[in-house]
Amino acid sequence: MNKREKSNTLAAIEELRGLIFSGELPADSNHLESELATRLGMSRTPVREATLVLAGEGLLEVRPRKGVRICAISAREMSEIYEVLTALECLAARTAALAGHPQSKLASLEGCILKMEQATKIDDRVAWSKADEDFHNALISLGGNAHLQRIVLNFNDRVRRARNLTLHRRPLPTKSNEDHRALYDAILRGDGDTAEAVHRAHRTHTRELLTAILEKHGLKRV
Amino acid sequence: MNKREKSNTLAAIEELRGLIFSGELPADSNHLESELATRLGMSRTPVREATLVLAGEGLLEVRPRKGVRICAISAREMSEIYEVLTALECLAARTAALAGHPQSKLASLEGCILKMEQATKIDDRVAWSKADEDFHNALISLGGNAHLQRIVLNFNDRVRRARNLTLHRRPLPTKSNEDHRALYDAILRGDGDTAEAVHRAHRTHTRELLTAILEKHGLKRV
DNA sequence: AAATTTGTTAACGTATACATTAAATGAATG
DNA sequence: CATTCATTTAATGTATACGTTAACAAATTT
Repeated sequence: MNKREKSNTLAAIEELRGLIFSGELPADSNHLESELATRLGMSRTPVREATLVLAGEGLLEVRPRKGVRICAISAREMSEIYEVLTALECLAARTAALAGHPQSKLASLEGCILKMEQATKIDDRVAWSKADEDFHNALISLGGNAHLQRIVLNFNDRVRRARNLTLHRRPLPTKSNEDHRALYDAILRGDGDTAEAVHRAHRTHTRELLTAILEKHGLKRV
Repeated sequence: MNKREKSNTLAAIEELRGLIFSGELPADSNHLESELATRLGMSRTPVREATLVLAGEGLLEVRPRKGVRICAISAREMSEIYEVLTALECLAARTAALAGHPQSKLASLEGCILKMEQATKIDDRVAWSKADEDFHNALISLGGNAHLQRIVLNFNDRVRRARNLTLHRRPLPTKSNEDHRALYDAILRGDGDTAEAVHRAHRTHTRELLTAILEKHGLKRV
């Protein structure tokens, strides 16, 4: 068993990211480097390095002498980020379709669709959400643009908490499932225009839905 | 005179970025933390922090025990990055047009166009390049999506060296100037579809032009 | 000679000490 | 009372020491 130890810096990055996603470090909360260091059981140095990295990812801000602040998302920002995600995923959808992938290469997509449909039947929203994210990531992979992929992954991280919050307040995602299948069909047919159009409609709808939920529930900063 | 001192970490980030842009730290070159620290006249700590930040920006890679490597751009990557830039700037162009900005708000755009036209007349490519970048940044600003803006700025940084290399090997950018003016007109008219279409054609053309130049001159890693 | 092992070196990762400086507190002044 | 200024405090920014470990070289074995 090649049990390879990670450096504390990498561990701190992962741990802090996890604490942010889970809400244990809540949006807009502030934390001193020394607190975090104690919490993670290491010295300030690797924690400091981790906060720099996470600041670059937009998950927190380093505010000297006020502590590290966990970035909150407003409905406005959610909308902005979804706009970017829409533009990039639609590009990936078109590229994926035009690449002429054989059905075998699209197995991951179809697998996710099946999982989403299963999850919807029993209203398991957490499982649906997981499969949905996997689907979107698989789509981006098929697009084949590594730089695009990186941004999309990062932007998904930024809205992760907000999306989780809306997950149980949104209608059953049956419409989403239909959209995904339509996209899959378009990619399989090699129809780039349709793939892009279908996905744009899907993402735009989701954006409007989720921002409306945030606003309706008064979730100013999530 | 509020001469506010910057931290060494911030200074190191800026200095290293400058050294990378200028080519003093060439693409694919490797540098130990201690070397860089000596070079910048500070200890390893702030240099290390700076390299983490710049790694997040994709300007370099931290490779333990092999030194920090300056990221090189291949024609393929150039193309990928321009694809992303195209998607995002086209979105910004559409949004800017639909926002119905009065002519006064578009003064910065027009100023850049004039500068580009002037520079083209006397074949001052450096001045043209500067005005071109200003134009694109102004466009992104008008789009009003701060998250989108951040990515575009970063991606421009990543291709900066490559773009500078092609600057003197490309044809006179008279076509670009026409494109910019057509985009300006569309935004002024509030014509989102045209703004997006014009800019997509412009960016796509530029992408093909620049990647072709890189390949033609055998510039594998820039 | 090729491959494996061992030893050496030097770069990194981390803790820590300390200098620096922004913020907070309280005193002094108008 | 509000304001300014000095003082204190505590968190950060930086240098540095040192243990750890990957890379390289030398030595040994097959």
